[in-house]
Amino acid sequence: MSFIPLLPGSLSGPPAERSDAARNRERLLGAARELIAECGPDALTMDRLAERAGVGKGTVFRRFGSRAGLMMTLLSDSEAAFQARFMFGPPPLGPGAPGLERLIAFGAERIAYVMEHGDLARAAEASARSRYEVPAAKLWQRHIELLLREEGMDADPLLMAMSLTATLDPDRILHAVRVHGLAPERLTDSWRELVTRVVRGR
Amino acid sequence: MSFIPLLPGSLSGPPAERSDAARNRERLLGAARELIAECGPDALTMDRLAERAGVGKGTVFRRFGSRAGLMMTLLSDSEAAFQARFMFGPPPLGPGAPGLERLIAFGAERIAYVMEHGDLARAAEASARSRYEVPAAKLWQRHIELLLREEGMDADPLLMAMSLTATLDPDRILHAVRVHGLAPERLTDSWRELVTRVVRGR
DNA sequence: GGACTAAACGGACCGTAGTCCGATTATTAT
DNA sequence: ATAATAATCGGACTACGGTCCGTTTAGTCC
Repeated sequence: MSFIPLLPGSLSGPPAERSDAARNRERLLGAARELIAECGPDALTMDRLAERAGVGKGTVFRRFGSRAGLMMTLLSDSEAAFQARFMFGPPPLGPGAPGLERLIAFGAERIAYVMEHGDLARAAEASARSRYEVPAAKLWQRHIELLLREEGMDADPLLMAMSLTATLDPDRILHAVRVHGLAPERLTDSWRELVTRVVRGR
Repeated sequence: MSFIPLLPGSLSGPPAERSDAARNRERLLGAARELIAECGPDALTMDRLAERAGVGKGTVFRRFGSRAGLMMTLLSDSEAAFQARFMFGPPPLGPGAPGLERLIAFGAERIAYVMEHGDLARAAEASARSRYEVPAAKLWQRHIELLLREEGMDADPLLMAMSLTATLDPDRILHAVRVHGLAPERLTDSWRELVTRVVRGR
């Protein structure tokens, strides 16, 4: 008996992962989480990961493309949760509150997110490509831009959003907190001041 | 006849480079400039450089410490010139103009600088260390902080300066111009808006 | 000039990210 | 069940940044 697709093939998405491929992906993700739990993300090398998962190195790269890709995969759950909260969640982060309130909340949540997943996020940003052109990054910036427009921003909302996004860069935030020893609350306060001034205009 | 120092030793600085070391440093810098002129900074590898300069690889690293260090050395002239201009040059970049004017000029000049030396600057920023902890970077940020204070900034000038500095990151600027195709003038305009709003306060 | 010392030299060596391709194996059609 | 096919697998290989250490050499003192 043969399988008759209910939808045209192209709508079913990619032709379904082979079972061994799926098994290896799970093994790899598990091994990666183990290694990170043991020694932190910086100590995770692709060779060690392959060995721990009992898999060839080529397999690791076919699955995730690059080290940054692997890190993004590991982050994708918490990342998706964050996205859901600022797009559909309760105010002030989600819709329902005024734009400025949402901007302030967005920065605060982002800073908290970096405090929790910062090392992983940094490792996921290896190349310049994977820093700005990743869907998640484009989404944040677009979100900020939208909130700025909602607040009547007249001056180039796209570039203003870009500047505000730069402030929330994980690398910079982690450096400020870990090297300079600044308290995260201070960053949050400064973010509030910054967006308030930018939105209020001249 | 022996040399009698006019000043205590420690004031004469490091004990003078040996002649072969100086010769090799010049050779290496020349070769580096050649290679960069031919294929751009990204194609400069430390092995190729050593070979081109007719020198061992170890010598390259002893001279410059790292690839980023080499790039910084190559930038140091134009970097020093830039520093001199915003610290001692004519207004509005240099002292004499109001703080806001100087801030606006600073951003404009920095963007122009990145347009000219951006690839090199990016290559000089390889590690997180050499991104924020390098003397030049700390100087800019301190400069911006000072100008903010001069304009009566009440809200955490240090962190505001950090945010503004993030906007001028070479990586981000190059990405905006080269990938997104934004005109540098547009970045400059947006910078003016940004600092104006930040300084004017609420 | 010759001996001494500290600095500089050079290239073999290491760890890591990423590539490649012949061997292997899951899946499907017969 | 068997054969055909296409995806997957694995690990040797490359390129690169960076380190190490035995060897060479410039500068100094007699």
